[in-house]
Amino acid sequence: MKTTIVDVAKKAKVSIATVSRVINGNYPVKEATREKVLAVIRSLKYVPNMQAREFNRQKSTIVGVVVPSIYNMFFAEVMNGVEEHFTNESYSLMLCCSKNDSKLEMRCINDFMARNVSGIIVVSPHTENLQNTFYERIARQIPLVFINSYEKHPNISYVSNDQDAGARLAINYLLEHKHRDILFIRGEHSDSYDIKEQAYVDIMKRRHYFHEKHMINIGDGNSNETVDNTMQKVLEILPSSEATAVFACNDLMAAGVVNACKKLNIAIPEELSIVGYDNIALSRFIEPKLTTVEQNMFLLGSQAAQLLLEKINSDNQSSKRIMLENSLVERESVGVCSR
Amino acid sequence: MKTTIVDVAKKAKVSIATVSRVINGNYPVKEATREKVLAVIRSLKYVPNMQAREFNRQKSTIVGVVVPSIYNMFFAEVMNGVEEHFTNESYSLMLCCSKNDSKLEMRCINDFMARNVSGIIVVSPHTENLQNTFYERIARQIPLVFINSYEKHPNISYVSNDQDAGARLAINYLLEHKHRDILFIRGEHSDSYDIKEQAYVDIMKRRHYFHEKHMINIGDGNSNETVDNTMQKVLEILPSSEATAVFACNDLMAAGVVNACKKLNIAIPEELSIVGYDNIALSRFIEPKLTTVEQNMFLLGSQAAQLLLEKINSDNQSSKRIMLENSLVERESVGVCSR
DNA sequence: ATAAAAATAGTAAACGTTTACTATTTTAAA
DNA sequence: TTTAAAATAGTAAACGTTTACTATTTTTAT
Repeated sequence: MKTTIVDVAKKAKVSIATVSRVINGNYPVKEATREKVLAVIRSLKYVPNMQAREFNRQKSTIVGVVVPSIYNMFFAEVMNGVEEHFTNESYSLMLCCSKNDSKLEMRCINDFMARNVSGIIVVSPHTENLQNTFYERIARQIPLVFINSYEKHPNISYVSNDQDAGARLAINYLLEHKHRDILFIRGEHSDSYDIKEQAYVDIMKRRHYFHEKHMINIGDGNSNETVDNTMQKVLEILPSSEATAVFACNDLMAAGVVNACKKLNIAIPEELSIVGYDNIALSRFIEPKLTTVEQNMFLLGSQAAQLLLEKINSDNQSSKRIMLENSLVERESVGVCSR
Repeated sequence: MKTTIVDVAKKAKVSIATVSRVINGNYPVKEATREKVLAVIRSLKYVPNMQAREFNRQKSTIVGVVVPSIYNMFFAEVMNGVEEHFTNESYSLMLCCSKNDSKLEMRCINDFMARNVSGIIVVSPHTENLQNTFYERIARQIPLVFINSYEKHPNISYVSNDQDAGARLAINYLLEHKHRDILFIRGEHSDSYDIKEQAYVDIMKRRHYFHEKHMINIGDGNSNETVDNTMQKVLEILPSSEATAVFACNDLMAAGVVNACKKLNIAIPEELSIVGYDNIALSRFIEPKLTTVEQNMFLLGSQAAQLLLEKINSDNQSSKRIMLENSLVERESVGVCSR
């Protein structure tokens, strides 16, 4: 059997309380005793049982993170930011992938709750779970912060990039390049898509450039198929479309559009301009290099981690919001409209 | 306070043992009682406390996964495979990123141990930790499986792609294209690099093509800098090198070489041929499209998960090895040597 | 109707810690 | 010295489950 605190206490001829105090250092112990205990701990290679410890303390040093997909590099970069912070603070990360499925997302969260995690970060929560009080109930019980979802629930903290501004940046850029017929490509079940769509519709309607048929939804599905799904969809639509530009809600979709163009022998940007969103590493490798809206993914993650940490360490559970600026990175996929 | 099994027992006027039995269904309970208890559970919104439960059972339904980096899509794809399996089996995944740091890797593992995880998967374990008995000690205590590390410890299970064969595939392919001066590019602290290097050295020496100066090590460092680090290094070396081809140990490094070539105005594959390793999604987007050794990353992950699951569910702790075949995917980055 | 067997339910210990409370030892003050 | 105060150590309860063991009830066989 594994050595426990009892074994240590016995061998050191002290009470288990004393051993516990030596380990935790939260109560004075005479130096001589301390050293004796420490020696026994070393000799027995004793390691405190985290499970027992956290069970007793009625909390855990685990932080739960839910992402819709592990496949889109966007989430990896965000995780990178989250990770850094918590490893330093000696929390462990529990990662759960919702695959864009609201039920699975709830399951993850409930699982985290049952485990008494100290806090939860949800990246791009599923719209269905945002529409009811599910997350409000969670937020009342435990520190919770959203990444890239905002305004749905006033009392839930978030850090988000300003997706409305970002979308406008992209669309206006296309407009400045004289494009009028701009395809809008989105997926399912994410706030991010809704916000961008709203911005798109708003701008286009205001200028009377809006056409229902320009709105393309590639549906959901595992995001490791995003590129191909988008390509398929675009392959159907593009030949009969008078669009001269595309705004894709993320770079993976933009990549799909690029691939479709290559199949159809459509020149980018001469015949079709494309702007993406996220600026994942991939976008620099796409040929032509993708013009895209950059969001600082690492910062998104690390700010969220910091926010959560603050919440965990204080009892003031008022909600905080952090909105990150984003910028357009101009590369090669946009040209002036030739029509 | 949260409702506990005691609250349920009280309200249902039964003992906590009965409630426990209803929850676990591992002992007969009269239907009427069962329903009464279930009703109370629902009315109280009782959720069993996982911490208490797993603490009592002296195990957890957590599986720990260590990866060197979350940034290289290779690991994301592997995780995808791992993930699928465990979510179905209702295990939770604890993810830890070692950043190629042996100390950090040990810390992760020890943390997992203290948490009584049911098993551990280590993707590309750090060579330093492989050189001593650290992992053997772990494997004796808990189900452990390596991904992409093999032969170091005969009694540790692994699933790996055949990196020796893979490397030979790549190098021989280059040789068939008449290349003699082949740069070998690797990073630090991974078995995978060592194995590939060995294959490279073996083949090249046998043919008397071997030159020490063709061996390039880009050092370690966070792998989100792999591309740029490689580019820097290659930028220094390439101008004064007579190499006509490059074998890079992974696609990220290959991407770095491609970027360097673009800066130096070296045509691929006319002036320099490149073959990578992994076949991550990125490699299809690199221009020219990268010729690379494909390993089935998803399978790597899911097989490892399956192996671990078997180990967890049986007491036979004998080690199993699974070696996955890989193949060369020919794209556009290799041409016949013109010199 | 009774005894034995089977089915169901309850009691209490155990899992490995932390910590409030109490007891003892040491130090300081008188 | 003696006594009070401070420092240190010990005792035992608590955290929320599971489960071996025991007790009770129900069923079956006679």
